[in-house]
Amino acid sequence: MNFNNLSEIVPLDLASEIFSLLETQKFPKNHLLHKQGTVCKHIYLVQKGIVRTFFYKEGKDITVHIASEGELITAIDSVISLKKSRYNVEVLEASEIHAISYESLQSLLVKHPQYEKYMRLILEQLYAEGADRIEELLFYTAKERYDNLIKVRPHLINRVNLGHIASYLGITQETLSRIRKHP
Amino acid sequence: MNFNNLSEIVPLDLASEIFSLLETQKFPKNHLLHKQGTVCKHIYLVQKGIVRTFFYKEGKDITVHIASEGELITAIDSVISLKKSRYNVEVLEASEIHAISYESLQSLLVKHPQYEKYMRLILEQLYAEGADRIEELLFYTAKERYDNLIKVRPHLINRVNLGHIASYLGITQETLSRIRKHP
DNA sequence: AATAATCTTTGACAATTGTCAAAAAACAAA
DNA sequence: TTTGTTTTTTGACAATTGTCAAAGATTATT
Repeated sequence: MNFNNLSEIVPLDLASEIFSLLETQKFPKNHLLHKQGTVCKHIYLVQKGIVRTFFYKEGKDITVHIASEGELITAIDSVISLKKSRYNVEVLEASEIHAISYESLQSLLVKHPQYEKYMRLILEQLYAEGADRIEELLFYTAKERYDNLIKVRPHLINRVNLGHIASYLGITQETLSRIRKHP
Repeated sequence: MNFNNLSEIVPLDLASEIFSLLETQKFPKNHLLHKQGTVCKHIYLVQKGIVRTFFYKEGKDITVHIASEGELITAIDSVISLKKSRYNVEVLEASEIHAISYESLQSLLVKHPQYEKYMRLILEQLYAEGADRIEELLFYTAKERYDNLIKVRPHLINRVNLGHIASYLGITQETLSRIRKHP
């Protein structure tokens, strides 16, 4: 789901309310927007650049999610539940990021319940997208998943390290290197 | 997420409104609640029994989702988008199923916008659960995923065919048979 | 109980992917 | 440019998982 044009997704008055809640900031490459072990209070919208969530499994750096222009990203294991997060949220290239605190978003919805509907619609979309990724991971080979990534999000290929893309696809860097050698 | 006690999740008046929309019916083993290639108009809540969604990939029957008592299931690739579904929704044992048409749920929300909030909260939960499954599929071995299934949903083990559980975990039936032989 | 149908396990082997180590290539900083 | 750092590729080998076929075990039907 792409939020580049928020005002095409929600009514204008809601879009401008949301914009007033955004804190926009530039961050250098490798900056951590959120650190594991803490509760994540923000949702990030990428204006320019690329951001990923990752965590460590047995010492290995594993990418869970990648967001580029117009996409949302956060420590999803924390922001709703308020539990401590296992994830880090890292800026991969010099980026401009809109942050919105989840709390202020909730206050907005309390103040204007007529906006709840749009939040629900957005969540329905995101849920369906998540279901798609589950299906892809379960039932497609590493090569099929890589080919699909090239098709659906080609801009990521040359901007994100191979190692990050590999773990995002659920394979090792070496395997991905070999996959793309034999097209 | 478990909807056994709907009235603990949403206010009583909403719970009773929802109950009035439910069409409850018993179905025999192997009954198809929904057939692939058609648009899915209902969400199903399992009162008693087990239901799965599956599709065919290269002739093979692949289980995408399994729901037992208190859980929701539907053809998620269709019910929101209204596209034709790739999934079948099948009753695995004689079951009692509540069906709610997605349209009537939407009408309910139009009539009582104060309920939107609860729909959003439910979707947030479901979304976070989906993110968990993605992480599990990406970064855990077949054995870890099976051990986790035993821990989290032990009641499925002896009620669902090994082949269905295997494809739900993303592995073949033979591999799962071997995994559980060596604990 | 006997028979048929379905489900699960096993064996032999193939294909895919992972691991570790090192070389090559690309990128960044002085 | 030169040097140092990071990223990507490659090779050799190991581990995991898949495929196909057949045998057992279980469940359902007559």
